[in-house]
Amino acid sequence: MVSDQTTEERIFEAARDVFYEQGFDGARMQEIARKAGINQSMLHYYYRSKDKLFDAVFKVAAAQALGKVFVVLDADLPLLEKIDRFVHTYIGIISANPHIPAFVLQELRRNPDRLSSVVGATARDHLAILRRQISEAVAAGQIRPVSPEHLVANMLALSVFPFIARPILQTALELDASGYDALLSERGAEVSSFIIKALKP
Amino acid sequence: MVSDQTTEERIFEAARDVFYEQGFDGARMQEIARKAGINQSMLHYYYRSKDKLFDAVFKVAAAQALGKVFVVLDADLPLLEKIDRFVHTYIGIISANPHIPAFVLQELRRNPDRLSSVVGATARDHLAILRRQISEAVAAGQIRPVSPEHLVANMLALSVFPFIARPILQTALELDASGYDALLSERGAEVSSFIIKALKP
DNA sequence: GTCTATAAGCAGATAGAC
DNA sequence: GTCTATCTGCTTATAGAC
Repeated sequence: MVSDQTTEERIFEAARDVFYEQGFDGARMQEIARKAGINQSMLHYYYRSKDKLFDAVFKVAAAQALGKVFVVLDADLPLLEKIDRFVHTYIGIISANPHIPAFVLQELRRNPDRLSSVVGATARDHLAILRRQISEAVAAGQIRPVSPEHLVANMLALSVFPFIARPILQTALELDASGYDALLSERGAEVSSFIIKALKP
Repeated sequence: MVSDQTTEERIFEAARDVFYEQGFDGARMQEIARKAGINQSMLHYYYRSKDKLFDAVFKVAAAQALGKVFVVLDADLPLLEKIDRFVHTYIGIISANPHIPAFVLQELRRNPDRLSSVVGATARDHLAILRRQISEAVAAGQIRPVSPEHLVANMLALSVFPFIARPILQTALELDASGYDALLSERGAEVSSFIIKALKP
């Protein structure tokens, strides 16, 4: 039941919606209060300031955007299966929260200091694992030699970009909303096979 | 000589810098005036309002982001050469103006109505040409069958994303600024060969 | 915990002298 | 064309009653 939510939860969800859509600078506390069905002073009662309310929203968004990524990257799987799994998992997460990537990237551009709260200190390990797996797969004749940095960039680009650039891509491709949704639903299979073909020896 | 610029030009360039970095909502007229070395009332003398000043900046940015794209797409070239040319041209344009993609996408998200001033009514023709070229290349055994929509999405994603996601990618890949610049300079060759390999029959 | 009323500060825009 | 001074409205945040 909807009204089982606490006031604090309703505020958080209203804030999330507004911040996702408008960004920090464009968001108005008044609109958040209206969407939560309360008045503005309640926002300050539960969260002390606009900044603190935003921090709460951003923290969750960043965790969703990046949390499960590393689990897949560290899984004990052959390289090509790992790529397939990664792409499908990541696109699945974004599909459930399509506004997150643009939101996180926009706010990181505004304040790059937030990166520390986003990227853990574990990047080095993940990259090292990937590098080793690439070497092994090359030695086994499964793939051609490839730069791990470019491979990571390519995987993320192909997975994330269609969500970030939806307005312009949907128009350029002359699709309506349902047509673009259909394209997005094909994206996991498309990206996975595209990458794996490009990696053939 | 720098001081040969007219006041209007200096205002425009200061506004461009601030809007690129802060977006419309985050930009402050005061900061634009300060960067232009004048006071705030001059902004209103030359451009009537913040909105109109922003429009001038956005218009130029959108033209740079999308203007030369279609020229390449319409060139009379075989498909694979066209893809190679497109990728190199587009990455070259963005490299010269690396803030444009994030800026344009952010502002389009804020106000999708601006799309009309960005995407001409010519998208249909470009897509039709691409579709025909794909059919021919498939028939000639040069490439495997591929969706033109996904191909366009893939080309743009691989070209643009590393510029948009620079803060997070640079950190995740553990590169410093010059290391990331080096990666970006390799991007044209990397993306072109990646796509062409993925399209092999 | 929730409300109304209001304070305090800032941003965009204008008036008017020079 | 360029400046200083100022207005007006909006936005965040707080005070204080209930």
